[in-house]
Amino acid sequence: MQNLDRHIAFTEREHRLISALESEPFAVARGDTLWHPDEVPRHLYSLHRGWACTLHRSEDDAEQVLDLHLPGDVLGLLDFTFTTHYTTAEMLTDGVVRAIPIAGIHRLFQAAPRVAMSLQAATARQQRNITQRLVNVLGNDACSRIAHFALEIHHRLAGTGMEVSNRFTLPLTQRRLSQLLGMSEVHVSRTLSELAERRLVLRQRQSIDILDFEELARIANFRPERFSDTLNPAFVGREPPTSPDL
Amino acid sequence: MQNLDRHIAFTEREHRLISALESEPFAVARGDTLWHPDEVPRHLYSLHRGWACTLHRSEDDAEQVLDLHLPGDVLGLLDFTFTTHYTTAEMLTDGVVRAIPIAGIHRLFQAAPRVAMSLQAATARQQRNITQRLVNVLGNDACSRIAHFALEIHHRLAGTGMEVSNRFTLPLTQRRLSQLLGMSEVHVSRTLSELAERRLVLRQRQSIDILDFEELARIANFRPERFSDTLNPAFVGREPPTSPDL
DNA sequence: CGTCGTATTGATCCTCGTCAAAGTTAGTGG
DNA sequence: CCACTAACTTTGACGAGGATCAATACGACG
Repeated sequence: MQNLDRHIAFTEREHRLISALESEPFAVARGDTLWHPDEVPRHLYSLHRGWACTLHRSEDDAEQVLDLHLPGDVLGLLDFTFTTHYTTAEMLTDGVVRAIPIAGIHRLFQAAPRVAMSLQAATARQQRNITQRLVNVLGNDACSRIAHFALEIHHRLAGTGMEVSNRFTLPLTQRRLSQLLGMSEVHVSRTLSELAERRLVLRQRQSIDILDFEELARIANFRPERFSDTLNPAFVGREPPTSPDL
Repeated sequence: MQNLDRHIAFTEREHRLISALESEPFAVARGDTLWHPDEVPRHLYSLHRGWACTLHRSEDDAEQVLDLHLPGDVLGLLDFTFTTHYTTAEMLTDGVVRAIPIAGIHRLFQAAPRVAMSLQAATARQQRNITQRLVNVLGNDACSRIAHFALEIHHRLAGTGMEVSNRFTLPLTQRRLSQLLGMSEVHVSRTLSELAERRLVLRQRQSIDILDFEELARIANFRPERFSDTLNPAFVGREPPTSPDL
């Protein structure tokens, strides 16, 4: 479960407990689903390579995209305590994942409290992404929504320590974008054109290019400082113990 | 922290560990805030009486309501692992709360794994409320949004084991409703009138009356079975131990 | 009884959804 | 390697849902 130790440095023992639980990495293809609605959650999935998204399908076949998942993310955190999945998880690209059986999680809670705290923290971080999107959708018009989204993804990518270029690949169709931001497919296209004309962001193919951070942040009401990802020291107990306890 | 043991029955010892942490109950007034954005989270709050909401204030003074909190809810679960609060928490009515210092939480994780699991479960449940709202806002028009919301709140109320009447009090102004559902204040009023005319829901003062469940559920795409609140048995490890381990 | 927060109603405008068609890219198989 | 198809994107025209502005009405409360 990479990325889990982003905030809390695990000991050797804690690492071993986790990897004992994980399956071997296996390949998944674009369009594959990791789970379906109403299924009983059996695994978390650690996303090693590729992008995924979680989405909601209503009975009239409308789909709403709830969150995007980048390499390094753990999928299923929001659902695994329930008897049934609420969402569908679908791969946006080919990728590689590992499965973590949920039946093993409660042992982690017992044997490795700091891993449990990491889970709690990771869950809250995914939660904040979704809350962010809710704020975006509740308060912004089409233009600002896309602006906000572009900055948000850029910020998340930067957080993984990958790259910080203004240009990055974004494996999303405009349909998916529209389902993510609550607007029609057509209007996404129009708005993207407008943003390109205003020299704010440029999108082509599967990539996106942020041209004017300042202006985008202004119209989107985006304050990156509000996205500070760091752990509450009070939660981890002042000084997080970094010395191994094995 | 009432409501935490809704899914996992605590032992005597676990109960004692929790109440050792909690402050005495104290009164709060309508309009009081429990925390502000950018503050360092220091407490969770267990809501004994009254309603609250968490909301986001953008710099242009626009507000988006993120979630409602009913008596029994624990507030702050979504923020407490971060260094800064993202939201504001505001009392919608007078009420009574208890504070739980976050500095004590990591001891709970160490000493009482099953309490930690409860926290994880409770966090996920609040998460699902918000995800629900996101789906609602992304996919529905004004009418369906309000329909969905009415059913959602009814469902949550019923879940607390309080009442199951079709009529219940809802301490929300139309302004707050509009901020919750992403529509203008004026349009909330209009839509409520329309719903009343169609004999679907009736709202007056601080109360709401659901007239036609079937039809509401239809236009709102609301499936209560999707809201099953029960714990994943795999997560708690098959048979949740109910015998005390003190 | 006046004042302030809240709710209703009407008129107008505009953002955005819908429908439809054409243009583009990617993927497939011969 | 090219033709064929399906998926995706762009563009236009039109209309509807909902925002905005403004005025009025309705409480609640001091």
